Amino acid sequence: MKDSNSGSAHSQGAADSSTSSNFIRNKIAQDLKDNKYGGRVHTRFPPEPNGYLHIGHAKSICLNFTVAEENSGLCNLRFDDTNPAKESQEYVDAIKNNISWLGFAWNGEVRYSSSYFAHLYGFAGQLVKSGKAYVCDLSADQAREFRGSLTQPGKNSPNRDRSVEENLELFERMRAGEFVDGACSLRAKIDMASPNINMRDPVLYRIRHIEHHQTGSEWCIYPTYDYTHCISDAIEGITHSLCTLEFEDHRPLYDWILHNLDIESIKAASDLADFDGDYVLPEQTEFAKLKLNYTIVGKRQLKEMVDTNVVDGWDDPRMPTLAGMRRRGFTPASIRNFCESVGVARSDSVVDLGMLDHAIRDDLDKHSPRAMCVLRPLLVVLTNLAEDHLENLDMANHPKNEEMGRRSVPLSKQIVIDKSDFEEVASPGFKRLVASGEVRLRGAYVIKCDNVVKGEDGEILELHCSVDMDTLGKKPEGRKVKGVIHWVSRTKGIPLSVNLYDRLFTVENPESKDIEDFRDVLNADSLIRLDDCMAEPSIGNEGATDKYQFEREGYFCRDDKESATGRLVFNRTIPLRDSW
RNA sequence: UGGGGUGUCGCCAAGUGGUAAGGCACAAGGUUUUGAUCCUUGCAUGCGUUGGUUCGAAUCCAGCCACCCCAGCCA
Repeated sequence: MKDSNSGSAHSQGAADSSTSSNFIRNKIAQDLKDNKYGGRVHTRFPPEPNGYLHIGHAKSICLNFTVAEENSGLCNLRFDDTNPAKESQEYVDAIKNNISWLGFAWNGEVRYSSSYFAHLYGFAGQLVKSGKAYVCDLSADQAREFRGSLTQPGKNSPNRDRSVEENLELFERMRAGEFVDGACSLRAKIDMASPNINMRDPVLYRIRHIEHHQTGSEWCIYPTYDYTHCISDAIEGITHSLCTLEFEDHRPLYDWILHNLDIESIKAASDLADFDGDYVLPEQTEFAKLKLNYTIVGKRQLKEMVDTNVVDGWDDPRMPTLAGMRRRGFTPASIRNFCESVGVARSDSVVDLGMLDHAIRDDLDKHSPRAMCVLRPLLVVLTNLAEDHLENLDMANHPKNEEMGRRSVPLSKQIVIDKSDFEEVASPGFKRLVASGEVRLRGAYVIKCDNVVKGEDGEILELHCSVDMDTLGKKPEGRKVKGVIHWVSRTKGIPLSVNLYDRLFTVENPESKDIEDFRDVLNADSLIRLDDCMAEPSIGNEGATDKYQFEREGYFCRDDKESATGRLVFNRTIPLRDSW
């Protein structure tokens, strides 16, 4: 995939939900009204390439891209790659792929914080020269002790008052590779007694003799997040730097760094160097992360689930990763609609999984063609049909959208129905097939169960039913048949396997501290594999889509990865709502 | 217990002094050859709590309570 992704900003998968007011939209509207940034709105999505994107990231992606789009603004994709020890190109590629899949187009080329390393180094020199930064020899452990605690102020580093000249020389030597990892660091000189621990002389640069996935071995010192993020935003001409709540305490540092640098030199280094209007520094605004009940979105735990084979990789359909959800059958529109419906606010909240369920059902109901697939087959012999009976029944692909066309479904003497659609003696409220009872075969005839054939152990082997030939497309005479069941021709149907997925955890909050190990609360039935399923032949047609509503069962999606082995495999994205 | 935040229906969430939007869930009806979809109706005399200001407060003020985040040379 090329980095340039400058197609239409409104590409496939665009959401169609209505928008609602939130504090970020309001703030942007106000800033526009005040002409704060000369009419510009420029956001960015800044992932660290140290893992796969998940549903929580989707909220941030949707927010940043849509808020820019709504205001004729721009949104950059910037990899915040300042910690090469944890990052890799694999993640960079996966992230780009996921964002494009969601249907968003970032502004221009993909950005990397690492491509600003030279500027960052130069600005650090500026801070050293103005006495705002110094090289500190304290080890990480010592620095922690000097930092104080939440209730106790910190102590100044013994190196805090080094001369500018000495700091300059030391910093250059750090960059030149003269010191081992951790020997010293560059720190901002702010206030060791600040009640905000982030302001107690935070580290700006640390020594790491390690290869970087973008810059190779060019650098052996790497800037920290706090130092890098604000300057990267400023360089890219970002106006609204949106991030999550835990960075709230970092905002004073974000502002401190930018305000202690020469603004003209920032502008000169930025994409706005030739911009006529006033150059205005970016501002950080925080919003609450997305949390979902019954799911884990912690990167560390997600990685552990992959590494310990609790799931089958980052794209396991049970994973809340975008890669997993895609394979599960989620559509970009459903995820966008979900993010919009969840809203953006500052209060910690846990969204009910039911909202996600609704979003995917809503989209799939409108856009999926219908088909019939029997998950747990029970043979039914239609006794009054000829041995070679073959009738092609015409059925609509969608009950309320005729533009989706029609298809032909073969009916033969032997068909299969789902085991759960037959009960020898009906339980209360049961309205499907029972012994001596009648039921409608969807899109076909009404049949009557005349005989139940059982094996020696009483197991039901097959049903013998007679067809009322006068019921195709019309109601039976003189009686009411309320049940309708799906079916598949046993001779013409396509055998396939199906994966039935359910939530991975049995408790609402698997990330709770009360739970020592998430393995203790795993749902043993999160995956049920069925290997004897049979679907109507149309799903194997040339040009057939990969997503269907298997009538009366749910929404399913062909798993191309598994189907590649030869046997067709479908994943159940989500079952139909069942009010029974 | 220092600092920063947040508290509006079971779950999200609008609302920024004029008398509580919307969505999800749920419940009850209606349509239906998917127990689906769709439609209709219901669902906070109440906005963490206690006081105060005001003709009028979820909105302003004060106190209290609960919960979340921060002591990486992670982001």
